[in-house]
Amino acid sequence: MHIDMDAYFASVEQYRNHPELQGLPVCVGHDPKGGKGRGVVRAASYEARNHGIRSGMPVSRAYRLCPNAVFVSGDFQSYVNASGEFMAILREFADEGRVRRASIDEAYIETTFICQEYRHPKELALEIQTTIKDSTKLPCSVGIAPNMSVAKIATGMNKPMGITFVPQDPLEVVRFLAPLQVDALNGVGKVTAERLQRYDIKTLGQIQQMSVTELWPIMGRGSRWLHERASGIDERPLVDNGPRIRKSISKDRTFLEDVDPEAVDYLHETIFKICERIAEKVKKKALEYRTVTVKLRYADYTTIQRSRTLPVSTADADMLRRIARGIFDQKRDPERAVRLLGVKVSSLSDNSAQVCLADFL
DNA sequence: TCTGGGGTCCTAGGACCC
DNA sequence: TCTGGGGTCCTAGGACCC
Repeated sequence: MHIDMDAYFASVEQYRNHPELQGLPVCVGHDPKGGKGRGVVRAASYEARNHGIRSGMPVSRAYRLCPNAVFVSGDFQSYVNASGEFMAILREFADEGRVRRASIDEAYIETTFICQEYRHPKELALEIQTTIKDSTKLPCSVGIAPNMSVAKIATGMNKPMGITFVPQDPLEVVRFLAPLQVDALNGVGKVTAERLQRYDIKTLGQIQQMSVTELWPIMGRGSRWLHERASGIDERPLVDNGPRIRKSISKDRTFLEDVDPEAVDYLHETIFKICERIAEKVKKKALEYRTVTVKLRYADYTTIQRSRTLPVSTADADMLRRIARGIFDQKRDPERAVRLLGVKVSSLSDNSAQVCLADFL
């Protein structure tokens, strides 16, 4: 089963943080600033979706579609907390140790054994859905299928508070997938969909009809993968993915208006502020970084990233500032206005062992 | 319509080493 | 003088996801 929370951030706001927002069009995301804001909508309640608002849409457009919508910036920690609550519920229903968290608001669970206690898998799905709703107040949808890839697609077919069942029979699976657009597959995005479109391939059914060899000139090494997934084949075992190991920490800032390249002091100041936030987080998580990356987006939206790797790991905040500024000064185009500045640290390592040792000594 | 912010994973080339 | 094969690390870019 694949479980996906419905309109997640918006639902947490409506059903947990601000019950007075129930029934209203709610957008979680950046401040639209009267239509001038530059961010996007991170989640839209179903009432907001009725106005045509979608997540990922620029807030300026969302504002035009529905100026009366309630725009909230959101409270990420409360989403993390709610996530922990429903993941714990999933753990109770899944086969022993078979919960795979896919993101803050979705997970896969293996239910092959537990399902034997029910007349139909849909009964179990309904019980999970009801338990989550009663206990966390949040709506979710469930997809049931023979593997993760198909289950995820199934979940999206029937939202919100839906349950979609795809039978085990491979012929049924193929029939279920055949009419769907190629980008229904997790892993096929805009670029791949357009590439396939150039060969007049639009549906998964068309891919099912081809051989891997025929697909090769279009997709190269990705041909086998695409052919299998389009045919409903996904042999990945559903295993618990354990605690999340963070590989990088980054922060970006898009300016309300593009910044003149002459305003170097202001740009430096922004980098410093971003570095400070990152250094705080690094320290809080007892991590050390070795690679620093600076991201620059110019007014025409072209984006570059330049990085530098240190010989040894450190958590030093001043070092981070100096390196980030150094990369910026060296690599930026001093002629072009800046739309976004970002800093990322990676090659992270845990320094808790050292902390423990220091405590011990 | 005008494009965020947080990530992960993959590829490919070059430097360098044995 | 012309030149191997394998491996690792670093950098940059890009696709993709929520």
